[in-house]
Amino acid sequence: MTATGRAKARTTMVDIASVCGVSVATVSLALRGSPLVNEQTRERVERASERLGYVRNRSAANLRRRVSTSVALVINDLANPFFAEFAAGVDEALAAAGYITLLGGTGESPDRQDVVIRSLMEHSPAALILSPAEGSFGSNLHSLLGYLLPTLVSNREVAGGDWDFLVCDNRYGAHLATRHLLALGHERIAFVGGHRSSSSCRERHRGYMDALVSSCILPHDAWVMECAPVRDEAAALGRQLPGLLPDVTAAVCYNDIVALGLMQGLAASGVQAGRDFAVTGFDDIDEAALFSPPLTTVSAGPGALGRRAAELILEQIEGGHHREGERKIVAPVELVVRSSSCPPLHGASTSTDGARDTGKDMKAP
Amino acid sequence: MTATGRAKARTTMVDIASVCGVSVATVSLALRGSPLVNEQTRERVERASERLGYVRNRSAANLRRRVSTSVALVINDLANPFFAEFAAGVDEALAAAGYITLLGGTGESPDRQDVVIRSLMEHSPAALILSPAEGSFGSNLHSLLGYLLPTLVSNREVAGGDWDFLVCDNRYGAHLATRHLLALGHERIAFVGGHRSSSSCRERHRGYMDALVSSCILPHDAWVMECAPVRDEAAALGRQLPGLLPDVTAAVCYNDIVALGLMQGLAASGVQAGRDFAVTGFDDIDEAALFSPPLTTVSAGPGALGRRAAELILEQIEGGHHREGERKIVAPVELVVRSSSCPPLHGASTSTDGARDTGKDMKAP
DNA sequence: CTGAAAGCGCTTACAG
DNA sequence: CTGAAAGCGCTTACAG
Repeated sequence: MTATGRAKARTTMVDIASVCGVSVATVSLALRGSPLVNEQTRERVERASERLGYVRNRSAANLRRRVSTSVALVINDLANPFFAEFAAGVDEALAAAGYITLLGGTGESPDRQDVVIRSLMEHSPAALILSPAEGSFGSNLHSLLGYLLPTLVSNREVAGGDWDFLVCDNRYGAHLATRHLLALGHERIAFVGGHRSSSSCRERHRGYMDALVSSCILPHDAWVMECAPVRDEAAALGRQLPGLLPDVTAAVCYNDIVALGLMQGLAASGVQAGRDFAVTGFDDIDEAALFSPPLTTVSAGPGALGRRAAELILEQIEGGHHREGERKIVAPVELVVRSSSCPPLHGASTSTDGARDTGKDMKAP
Repeated sequence: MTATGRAKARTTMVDIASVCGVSVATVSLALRGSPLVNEQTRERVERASERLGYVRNRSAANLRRRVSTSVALVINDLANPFFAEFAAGVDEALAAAGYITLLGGTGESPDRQDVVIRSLMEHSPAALILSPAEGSFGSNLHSLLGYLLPTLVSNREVAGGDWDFLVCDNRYGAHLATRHLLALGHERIAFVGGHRSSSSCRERHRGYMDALVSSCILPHDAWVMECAPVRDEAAALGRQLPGLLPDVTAAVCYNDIVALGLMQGLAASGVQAGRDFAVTGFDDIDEAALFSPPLTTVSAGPGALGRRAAELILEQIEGGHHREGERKIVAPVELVVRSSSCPPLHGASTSTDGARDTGKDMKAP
């Protein structure tokens, strides 16, 4: 843990001032385009600045002005396409607003998250966007963050946290997916993957229940199969599923990773998703469209979600960060229909409540 | 383009000093654990610091010390899993060395890249790691960067650039992939995807040629099919390939994205990769293992490559950045054999020069 | 229109 | 062992 990046001697305003025979105050004013300074002086200064390859030192400027032009972005798992696209969206929107992104990856470790946040805080970000590591605790984070820093938690809830929280509409999304399967004639539908301890999983499970109940189907307890949202575990469930639940014909999965893993596992048991079995995902990661069969899924769009997160935090920064207590911002989701992963139940009607399958990907609200 | 993140009044050393009845100089010394300061004074200062929730202001400290503890990381496409994993690797290694990552995504646009680099430079990074947007020009970048900033270009060469350059061993990697197919009995092997304008593509193509020639196979010009390294275009080639090159039985692809797209396209033409046709990729993105069939590919490991990039740049920072002219650092690659995408040619021997297929993923040097 | 001075939060010789 | 002072590069009232 050393860090001694020695900065080279850069051109400063003093250099420009001495070259132009003016004061640094004038240089500063000229470079910001202040109307106070004489047109010709400004031009002289600008040319000298250009010629000397001057780069403004924002740290010094921000220190003096007592402002910050950076936002800390802490991401639990950058190798996961969902979070990577989310981060790209955040960065894009921040850059457009003139802010810079201070990145911190935590690799899903709450301990590393503490270290990373502590380190980022020392660089005086104007705000923090946190996609928390699994197992993060609010009390712990509070002691790091204090109440001064505008903070937005995204994607996952933090137990015991009271920060603004951005999530996509998990309940409604799962509802959409389940209704889609119901419309295809399926009635025995499993809910696969995720853990009860995860808030997003609970919400999605509720959406699934909502849809079944409103179709007068009594959900069977055994239809819910928990597992960590990683491929291998989902694949393991896929291998077991045909044996355990032979009459189930479809599955609403916690997310795309689980759905993809499940389909692999099913295949290993001789059940071909998209022909013998219907599967839906959640997130619409790039792999969802690419997989064979392409996966019908639910999404707010990770990139769009990231941009939204940045907008929310920018509002809070510009607005002076009045805490009015925790807010929950729900981003709308849509069903992304790729018929291949969801065959209709044999002999059933294929009407899918309005979502026609054009053979290409299509989105239904 | 506004950025006015107003910093809240944070605790400073002045606050601690006044609480403890000592000078700020003493507080500074105490907090850095200087042996000069009295044990009890140090403890008092530390307790006060803790109690007041003090967070060191690195910008101020770095300004005074004339050092930087950040590194700029400019990435052409964060939504692409390869670059996302690369970025995660960079961030991880930088964090371990006490540096922070200033992230800038360019979305593959040289114009945005200019803006992003300019913005990052103002935050005084100790160095720059650049995975350049396609179409970047050295001359252009030089005018932004000057010669002061330690810079490492990674993944793709910049035309007219003379910075240190990190790449995986493209030529040898393609050689490995091609030899693998040859060993499976294939002789008519296409090279699919990428553009001649890309240095990595040219290198991989050379490795492919090397292998063919050393097996005394005369490569046919028509076997080389160019396309942008995106799924759709590769899929389009896949649809055409069986018609255009009916006797070709295998393809070495520019990268995984191309390979996956190609396999989709082939499937649309009734050719099933892994049964009727053999395909190899390059990069080993996560999707490669997940795809059906799992893809045999070549990789230096995007995460490992990122960590290596960070190490190289850290050396340069700590070492005082003596430019000894451009260096090219070649990261070793290995063949990742997943038999499913590469069936042996009908009736051929299945010996794959030493790489046994255990049914699970395995790596051959 | 321009300059001298103070100050952002910190660190570092230099006295004591 | 501790403090007063100077200074990193910039901006901002305040005089002139």
